[in-house]
Amino acid sequence: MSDDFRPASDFLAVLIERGYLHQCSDLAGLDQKAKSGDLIAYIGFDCTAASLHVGSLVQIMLLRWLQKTGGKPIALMGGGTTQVGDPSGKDESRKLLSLETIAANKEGIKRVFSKFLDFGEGKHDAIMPDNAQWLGALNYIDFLREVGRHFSVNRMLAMDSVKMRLERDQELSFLEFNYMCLQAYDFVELHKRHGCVLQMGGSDQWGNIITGIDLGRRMGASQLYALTSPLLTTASGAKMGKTAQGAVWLEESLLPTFEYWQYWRNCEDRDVGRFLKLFTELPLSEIARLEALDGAEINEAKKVLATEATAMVHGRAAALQASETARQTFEEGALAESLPSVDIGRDEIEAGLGALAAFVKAGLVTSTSEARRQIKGGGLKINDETVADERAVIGAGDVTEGVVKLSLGRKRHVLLKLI
RNA sequence: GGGGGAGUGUCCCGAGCGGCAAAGGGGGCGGACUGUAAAUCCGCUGGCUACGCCUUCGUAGGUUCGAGUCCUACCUCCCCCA
Repeated sequence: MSDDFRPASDFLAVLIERGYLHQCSDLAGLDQKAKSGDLIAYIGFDCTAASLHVGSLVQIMLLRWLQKTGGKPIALMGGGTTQVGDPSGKDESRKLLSLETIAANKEGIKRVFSKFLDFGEGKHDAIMPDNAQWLGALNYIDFLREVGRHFSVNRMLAMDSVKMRLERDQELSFLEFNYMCLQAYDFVELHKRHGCVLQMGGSDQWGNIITGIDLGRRMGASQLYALTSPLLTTASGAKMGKTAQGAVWLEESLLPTFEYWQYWRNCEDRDVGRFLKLFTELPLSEIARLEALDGAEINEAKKVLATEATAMVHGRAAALQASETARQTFEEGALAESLPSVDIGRDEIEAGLGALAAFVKAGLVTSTSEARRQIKGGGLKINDETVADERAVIGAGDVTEGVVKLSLGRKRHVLLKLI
């Protein structure tokens, strides 16, 4: 990647400045295209889950920036490819998803996208086609005649992703091998249907995207482009978007706003600057100021990161409330009303609810055994009092203003709300 | 088709003379220290109606007082020969 490349287009300028760019097939060519104002680009998303999580956020932001800088984003749903199963799932038995599930997942994903992109019929409006539209109608013989003959197995075998698998004697199924072809075909199809000339994706998608460009050339499409974003990990090497509790979902019903805010608030010092650039839209000058903060001061930057990132997904009002909840909880040690909560019957408390059961009910631990262990380790608190005895019982006397506060460690709190 | 090897705690990697809830890592969680950070140190890391009971070592049987460990068949993966 030439570091001295000076983009003329806003799109590439933003991508480069903010750290979204890993590789591009033709920076100068793409720059021109972007500058002309009618850049149409796509990223593919499979429909294997009911929503999207932070792991996809960089891709989502790429499309968002594309739209903000005058391009037209296409979020391609892999409704067709999802029907076949996840190819790279080396462990998980690839469960075949029913069409209803896929359709439901698509809806969930669309809900997420609607927060980041403007959809519609206009020139710069985002669209969300589904590759089931064309893959489903595909006939094997026709596909081989018209598309298959353009693929060079020699070339595909030489691709890093494939070569690695072969060298390591790892299974590479025919299906998986074909995924590349389908993905390449998607690209060409999107070019035909919508004039799409750029496919973006994570750096692991590079080979697949290039294969699409290649296919496009052989099938007479105009010049297509590839652009990838770096594969993100935290400063200590963990994958983005996964925590022990599960994925960091971009949907309130799957992950409460407060916890989403907390996810960003708890990032490592070394990640703050990078994340501010990637996951907020603050001006770079402001980010530069924030990331220059030293020592404990950096916490201010983390709060800004958390609030800005949360505002984009859940709205500013909810983000500010999460921020306020965190302030009350951590800085004042007060009982914040808006912590995540679990309803519980009044009679249950009045009869005396065992602490073990209560923590399981709150979802802070997964079993009573774990609750016992946590109590031994001093990790559980009721109303900020460490639970010393596993036989402790929560009674009416523990209720303040209709709630009992349960905590696991210093950071995870859940309110039992009496109903 | 013939010969050889492997599948272990449902996060991963990996030890395991017939007495095993099963060594050791990594990861994760909790505690201490901090700044809701990192690093470091300590503890925990099958379940339950819990001084006891139940379920775990690819699957199904068998031998044995007792099986992850021995035998048989099957499944899956790898290597060598054809």
